[in-house]
Amino acid sequence: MSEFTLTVDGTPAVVAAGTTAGEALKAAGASGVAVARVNGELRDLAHAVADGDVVEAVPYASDDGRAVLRHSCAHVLAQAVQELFPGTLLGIGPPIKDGFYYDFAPERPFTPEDLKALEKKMSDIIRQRQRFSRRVVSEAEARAELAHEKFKLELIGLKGGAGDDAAVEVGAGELTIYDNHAGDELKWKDLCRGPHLPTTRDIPAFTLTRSAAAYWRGDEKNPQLQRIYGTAWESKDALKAHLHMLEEAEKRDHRKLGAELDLFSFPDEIGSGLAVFHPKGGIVRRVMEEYSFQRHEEAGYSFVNTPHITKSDLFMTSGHLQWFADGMYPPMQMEGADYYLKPMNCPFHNLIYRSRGRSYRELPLRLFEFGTVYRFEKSGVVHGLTRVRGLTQDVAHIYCSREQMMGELKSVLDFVLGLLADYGLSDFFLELSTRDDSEKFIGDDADWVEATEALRRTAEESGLELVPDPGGAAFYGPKISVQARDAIGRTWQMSTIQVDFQLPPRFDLEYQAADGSRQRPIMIHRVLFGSVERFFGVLTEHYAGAFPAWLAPVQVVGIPIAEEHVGYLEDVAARLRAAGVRVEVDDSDERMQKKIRTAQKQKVPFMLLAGGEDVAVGAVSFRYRDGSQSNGVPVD
RNA sequence: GCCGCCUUAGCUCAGUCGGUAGAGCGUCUCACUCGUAAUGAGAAGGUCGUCGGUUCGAUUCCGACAGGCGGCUCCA
Repeated sequence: MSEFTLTVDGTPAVVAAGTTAGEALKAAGASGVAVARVNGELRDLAHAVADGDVVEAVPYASDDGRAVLRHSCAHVLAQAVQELFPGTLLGIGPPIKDGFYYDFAPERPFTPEDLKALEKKMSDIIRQRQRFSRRVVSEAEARAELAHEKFKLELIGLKGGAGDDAAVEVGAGELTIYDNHAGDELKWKDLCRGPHLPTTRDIPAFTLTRSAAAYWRGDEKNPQLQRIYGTAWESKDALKAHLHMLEEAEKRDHRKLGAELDLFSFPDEIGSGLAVFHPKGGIVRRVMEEYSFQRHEEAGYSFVNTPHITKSDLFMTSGHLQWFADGMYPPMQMEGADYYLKPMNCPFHNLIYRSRGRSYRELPLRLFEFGTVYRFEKSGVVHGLTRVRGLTQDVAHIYCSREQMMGELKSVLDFVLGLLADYGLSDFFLELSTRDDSEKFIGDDADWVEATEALRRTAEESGLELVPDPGGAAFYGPKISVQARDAIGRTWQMSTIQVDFQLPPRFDLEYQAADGSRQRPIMIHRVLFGSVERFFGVLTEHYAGAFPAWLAPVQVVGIPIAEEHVGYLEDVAARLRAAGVRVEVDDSDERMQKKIRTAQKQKVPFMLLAGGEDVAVGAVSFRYRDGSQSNGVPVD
């Protein structure tokens, strides 16, 4: 056959036999193409098409296009490393969100100077316009060619499909090696399933970002390799925009803002991961909690309080001691008993439920507490307020009948989404964490299926995007987690909702049904912020330290007012003055601005109240270390 | 916990090839009333993370510990 009939970007086309996907797309007028999708599979542009193929252009500026670009850039990095540091063994080098990495086993860890030198070498390789060419090999050939690369050999053994990042090297299909040619000269090769850009010159913009250690294939029992991270983009502008976003994120870092705005600190004397909130941070925190309390009260929750320590029996019953002893502070012995700091609140609430006989008339019973727990997080994982050793969960446990479960799940999800939106986070997606076949999960399959399906239905009915998370469930049940995007598009895990069929029987929880029979309640676990501390950090980053007026410290309050509220405001002003806050009432914009400047300069707690349609603006000088400054707080 | 890096004035950092230290910003004082954060002059402020070792002598070398940063692993 001398001609093939294709569908190219949705349009029928006839091409000569032997035409490549790239040529077909070019003939169809496509530009900015990184790679082709042929019959649904990503292929090199050099892939020869066959009769009847459906060929689509995948532009650089797409998720798939960037992934291929980054993967190709990872190859260039690996080649540069092996040229600059001969003998360095290769691990894997996949694209990741916003970039790529490549793992190596070098003689010594990489230094920042090494990264500079590697960037230069990579630029050389890119300028050489080396072709990426795909070559199918047998397993024996691959083993012979890569005999010195022990990690690659291990990957070849995974042929048939590696489940992790290693899938970029060996897929489920045939084994392939990508050769890099400059002219006729073979420069480098790597075991890889591809696809790749046509040549190294097709990498428009890249940079290396950092190096760090990583366990081979992500298992801490394996040796550590040295990983180099980098990023690559479809244009210099896109790279610049990305680097700008990273700078923006750095400016918003709650650890930095927390110190600069005098919100909280982590005194060495107390220990890693244990925060103290200062007066200004205390105000924000109190307002956060008060608003949550108010909304919970309106939504029919009962407030409870439970102690911070308990005898070991409680966590034996719950199972936490078996699963999480490593993560708990060691026990204190008193009068022959072992007392533990609580790492979880659930078992305490179960005891409240069990404190007397329960009737179906009481269900659903919704218990809520800001419960402070302590977890011995490993020293390398504590991170600002987002991963701490002492944290306050805003945790609710809902005890209900099977019939009530769906209704409760729906209302709980609506409740948390609405409340998070009130705090300013309103761009969500959901994650459904389910069990896999590992040993860490307890309970009957049937219970898990029922719980998982209930959560899945709830999530689907919300209409939000739902991302699966196999194996991510808690040991006692599956969960939905609410992921919220912040002001610069980063996602944070906020609320979680779990359905639990396991703890009620462990604690022998019951209620008497209408027909007089004894029934097990279903337990729904829910945290809203995750922890108050973490949410505090997230909001600090979301607002870049410029909290909205209703959450802000008195030093930065601002209140929109109308004419008829003047009397009320004079009362407020009087109380603020009594509290030592300087307050001036003024309705002239020019003078207001001047006073704000003065307040900033003097760092005086300051508040201006304006009449009419005007807005009161508080002022404090937020100065960043790089010299930039945010002037007071914008108030709607 | 693992790998690497780091810990010097309130902040950001320089420095001492071992003889107890500097800058900028900030703070305070005085002058100016002017500057759309950043006017001039002056001053205060550090037992160089902690403990131990080597040394005549350590902030500088070595070790341990604590704390921090970037990752990995983990995250009920």
